[in-house]
Amino acid sequence: MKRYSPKLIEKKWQEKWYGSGVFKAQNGSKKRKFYLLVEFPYPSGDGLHVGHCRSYTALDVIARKKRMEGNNVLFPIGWDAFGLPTENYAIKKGVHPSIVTKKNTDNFRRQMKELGFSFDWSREINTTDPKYYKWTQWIFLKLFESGLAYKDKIAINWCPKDKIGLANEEVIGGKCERCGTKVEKKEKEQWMIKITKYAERLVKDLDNVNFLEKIKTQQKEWIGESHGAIVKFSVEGIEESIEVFTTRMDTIFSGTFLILAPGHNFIEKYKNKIENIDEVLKYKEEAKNSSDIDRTNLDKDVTGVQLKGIVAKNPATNEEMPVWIADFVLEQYGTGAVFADAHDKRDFKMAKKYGIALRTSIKPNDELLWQKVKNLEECFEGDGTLYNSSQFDGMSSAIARPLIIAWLLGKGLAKPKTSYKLRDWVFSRQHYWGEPIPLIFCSQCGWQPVPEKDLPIELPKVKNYKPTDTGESPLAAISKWINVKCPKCKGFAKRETDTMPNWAGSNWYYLAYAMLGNSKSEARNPKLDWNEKNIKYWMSVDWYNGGMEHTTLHLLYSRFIFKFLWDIGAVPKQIGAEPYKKRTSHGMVLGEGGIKMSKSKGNVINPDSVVKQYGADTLRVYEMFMGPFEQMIPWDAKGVVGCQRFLEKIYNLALKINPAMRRGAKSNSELDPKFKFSLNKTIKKISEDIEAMKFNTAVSSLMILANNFIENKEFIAKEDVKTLLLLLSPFAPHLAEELWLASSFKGLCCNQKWPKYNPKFIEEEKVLLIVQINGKVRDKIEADFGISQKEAESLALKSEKIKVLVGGNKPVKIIFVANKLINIVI
RNA sequence: GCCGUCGUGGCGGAAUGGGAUACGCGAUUGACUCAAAAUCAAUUGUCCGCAAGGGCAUGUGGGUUCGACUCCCACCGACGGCACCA
Repeated sequence: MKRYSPKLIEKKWQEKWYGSGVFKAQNGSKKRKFYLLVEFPYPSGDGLHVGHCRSYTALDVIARKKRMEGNNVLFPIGWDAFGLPTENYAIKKGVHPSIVTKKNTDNFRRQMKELGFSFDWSREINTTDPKYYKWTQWIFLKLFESGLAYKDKIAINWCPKDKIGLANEEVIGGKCERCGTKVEKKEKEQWMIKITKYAERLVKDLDNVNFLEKIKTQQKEWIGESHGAIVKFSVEGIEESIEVFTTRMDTIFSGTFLILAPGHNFIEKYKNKIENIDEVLKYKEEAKNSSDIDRTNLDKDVTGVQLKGIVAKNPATNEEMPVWIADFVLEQYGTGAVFADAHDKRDFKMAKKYGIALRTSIKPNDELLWQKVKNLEECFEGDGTLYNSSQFDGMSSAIARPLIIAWLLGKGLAKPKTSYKLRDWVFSRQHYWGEPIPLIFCSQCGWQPVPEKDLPIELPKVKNYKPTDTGESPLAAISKWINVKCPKCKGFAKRETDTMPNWAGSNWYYLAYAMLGNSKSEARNPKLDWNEKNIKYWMSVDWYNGGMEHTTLHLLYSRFIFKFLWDIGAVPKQIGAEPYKKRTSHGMVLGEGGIKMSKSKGNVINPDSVVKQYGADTLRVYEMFMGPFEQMIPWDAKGVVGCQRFLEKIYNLALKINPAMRRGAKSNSELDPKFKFSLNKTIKKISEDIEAMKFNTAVSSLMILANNFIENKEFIAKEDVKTLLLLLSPFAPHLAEELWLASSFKGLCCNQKWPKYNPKFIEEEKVLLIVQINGKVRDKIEADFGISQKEAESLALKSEKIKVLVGGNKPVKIIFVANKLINIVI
């Protein structure tokens, strides 16, 4: 008797699949298209993580099922290969990043193929390939032409260790996302992308896509839309008024002072009018030097300086208001100025500290609280009832807000306004291993785009690609590459030496997969042309799965860039302005004991060793079985063994079926209604579970089915084995193919039709009726399916147990749930 | 502080108004074996009981319901996101 030996079978089937092109997606096919996308990995030197295996296996299960259901499935993969770790490794070892990348992608590809993922390898992409980044650069040129890319001197988040500027999204708790070093501020000229222009649409269009609710919420919170108004506060002796953004127009009557951000341009502009300008400038300088994290530390005492000699006027009360600056007011948000009152904790704290007058105008519903608020003992920030607010007295906050805006709008002192927390995207990196920004600076003509025909601007091969302490790109040292002619005036000019952030390549990669041609002439050497016909056929992505950590980064950026491409007509209008129809996410795989896997803790599980010991199918089944897909889950080496036992069971069972049954005698599924029921029910359950990403329960029901087969093994016929193998094939495809062949079925298992259940057979003929007394289970009776309430009642009351328990009591009420339960209330 | 997710056996978890603990792991006992591993069989929430049987159990406390792991309210705890955002 042969034993289940993955080593002997897996390689064989991988060669068969990848050699025969069964996983190739057909451009323009008449079949229904289905575009399934997984986030392409960053090919690190560590190889594939078991977390990658989990999410890739999950989507592979879906891809395989969708294919068996007759869809033309596009399930592609590639490499997001620009980035710091590769550059750092290259510097350390003295090997060119492109060589490191090649080595790493080769390793990733080998690992993925060894796991039997059904990727269409003919569409493999690599963001560091000049043929690929030609289009990344082209998109940048379009952004530049549309005025969405601009250069600005800004204080960027600077990581002194990685020597790199970071986007806000890459700073976690004041520290560099990659290395954990405390981020500093550094003023630099940077290319910025106006993602803020798309803020409103990025929020609104979430209504039209099927993303997990938590993903939508996170994106919305990140974009931070809030509706309010701009209010004008006139300043005595100065024509210009100070504009303030507020969402709390209902509190305007309690506004007693104004606070400006230290960097507000009012200070610079009217410094002659400020009597204590030296003190103010000193405060401003201090605020500039402290990092955002220090400035926004909640435990820190509030500080501020009054602008002496400046007096503003409250447009609602016409009362005079002193003007202050304080570092908790941020330059970047709203107008960089607020009106302050007793209904904001920070304002309240500041007024108390510096003895600034306070007034309340919102009454809370709680009387006790109200007393404290009135006496300025406590700060009330919530909505309530207005008072001290002239004609608006007695109104609720929600009703008063729009009315006050309208009232001041009539006087030309306010207008409705929506603000966003989202900031423009810092798009420059001073590093070697990224896409060169395709711009040229000419002292006569300014910034000029590289002509499209000159794309791609290839990264020059250099010896020294170390980042510099000055913060200048290493490319700046390559004079041969830098010095060019101005595309406009042909005079001397210089190339931009900054490169793009590593999000640039992933902004549009889902389009690259779709673009790749695979007609006969292109089959050997697929072209990466901007092929609108193919884009139109494949887009949008039907199902995109990835990590929650990319919700405010890649997912937001790529939605933005897609909208931009749609706006300029680079993608067909018919496909809509959202790239992804559906977005799901997976949970992380943790080390044993529930801690994060890391090299330093030595708890990293290498998929290679799992495959070597147990085989790819076991790893796949275990990853699906370990727990709910969207939840974090710790690795359990013992659990892997259980999955191997399960596959072994199926292996033995399929090869051991009764020879008489093999020849097509009446099978158990025809003879035994219970077996027929369980088989059909399993088909239904697994089909539904895969769609709902409940892979753990899908595997569990496969296990139950296998146990069922074993109990009935003398009566299992070929047809039943066939169904079992088809259901197994998305999860353990190699074993399924092997047993498919061993059972002498024709063709490849992965090419077959997905089994259908017969609804007639999932209705049981006999049901187990639960008999309860006062809601407690007291007996179980077998009854015919479809039994009526009356029949059930008399049946239940005949039961000895029930008779005893009911005794002389008269049932008050009887609840009957068809085919399930009868509850006698006494 | 705000928002979100989640608390079920020794462990991963199943069940989302109707049999709590499916499936798997682990553990115990037995069979096979010179022995071990593997495999197979049985048991496995907890308490009382010789047993039949019964009581108690889904973070805590209330509520709705004939019936609550599931719905509602309050609290406790864990994880994740955001955070002087006006």
